[in-house]
Amino acid sequence: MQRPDEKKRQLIAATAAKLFATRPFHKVKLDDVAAEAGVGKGTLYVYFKSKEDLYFWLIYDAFSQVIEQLESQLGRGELSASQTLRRIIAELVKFGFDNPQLFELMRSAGPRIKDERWETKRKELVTLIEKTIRRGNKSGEFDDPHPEITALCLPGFMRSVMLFGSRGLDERTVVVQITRLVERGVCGGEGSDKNDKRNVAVATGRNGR
Amino acid sequence: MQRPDEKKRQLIAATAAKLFATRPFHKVKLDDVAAEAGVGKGTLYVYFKSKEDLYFWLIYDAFSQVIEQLESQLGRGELSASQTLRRIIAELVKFGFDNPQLFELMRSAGPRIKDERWETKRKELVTLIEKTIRRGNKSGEFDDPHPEITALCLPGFMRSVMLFGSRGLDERTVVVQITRLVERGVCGGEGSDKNDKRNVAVATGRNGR
DNA sequence: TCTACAATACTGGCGGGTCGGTTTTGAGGA
DNA sequence: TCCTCAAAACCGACCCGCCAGTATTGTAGA
Repeated sequence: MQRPDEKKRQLIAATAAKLFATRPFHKVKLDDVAAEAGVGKGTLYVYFKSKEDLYFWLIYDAFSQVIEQLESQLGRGELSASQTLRRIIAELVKFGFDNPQLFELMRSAGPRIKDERWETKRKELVTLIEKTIRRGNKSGEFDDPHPEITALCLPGFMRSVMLFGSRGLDERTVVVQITRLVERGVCGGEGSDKNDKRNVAVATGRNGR
Repeated sequence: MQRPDEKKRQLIAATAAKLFATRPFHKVKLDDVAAEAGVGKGTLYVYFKSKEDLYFWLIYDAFSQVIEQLESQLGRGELSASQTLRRIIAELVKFGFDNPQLFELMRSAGPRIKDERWETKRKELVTLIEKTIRRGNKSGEFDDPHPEITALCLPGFMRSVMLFGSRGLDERTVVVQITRLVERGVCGGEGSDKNDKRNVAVATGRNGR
């Protein structure tokens, strides 16, 4: 009896990922995916139940991988919040560099392709970051008044750099810079809040549009 | 068909924006846009040459608006780099809050909807930020080794917050927090580079995947 | 009456999904 | 080791609904 071939599934997935990263969802033809992967169109439906299912699997898989990777890295020993945050950043950047098309891929389809499993995974990641910052706040390493916003921003960094950064950027540089941005934002100290508020008020206080 | 009614054009655009923000490009039917806008389908083609053209115009217009708004705000008087940066952030966040669907809208279609005009506008914005940081570096206000990366990240912040931030977030809070993140990242001072590099190395130096 | 536009009918092709025929695989018997 | 057979993968031509884009008609206002 012929068995489903995991290699083939991966081949199809990889091919689809490449195409979805190149053009928007609605311009990717399953005929093309099949042709490019060197399989029959019908075979696609052996491994995936629909075009959307295929696309979703791609993203979901990537997310699961990062999170799994992160958790295995962090769960190992007991790290300080600061060290943990650095690990997270390094790991995320590494993952991005290892999967350079991932962020293009995520742009292929738009909002609300149903399913919340995707959203769940995303939140998992953000929460992981947020908790780390909160831990740092408690331990005195950090003093971030809005861990939830900062946590939200970190993946945004990644995205920006991976999507729009010049090709010349190397991984180390990116890690250092993002670490710098986040860590300083997160730490307490200079740049008093009073000062912040005054200046921000100046910048904000204008006529509404 | 003769006199192009700008009001109607705006009406169509606004309606389309609403729909594109709700579901992916390929699930938005022009019949729906026409119906919802209360115009005939044919009329759409008076104002836009195709579905893609319509979508494209939406994004392009928004970008042009932000940039124009920014430049008018900044060109006025002579501001320090620091003040300028704060203005930029405040302005961007304001724009985001004024156009809450913008970021969802930008997700509707994916990469490479041809045309580079879009990309040009985006770069214009990033360059504006980058130049401000460089100016601050020169004047001694800032000391950012990678203005190009930081500049890239700022819009990424925006996106993250607008797309995924909880509804409860208010504009002021977001401005303050983003300002905090960026400004601290950008300033020189504590958190010596030596220290950074050592710790980052610790976080990075692991087995490759 | 004439203009402009909403409404709506129409068409063409495009692409997601299917289905029946074909090939591959591996288990079990000798 | 080899043969047999059935289950399931594989294929790709085809089907069919959908929708962008166009042409036609009806109507309200001037």
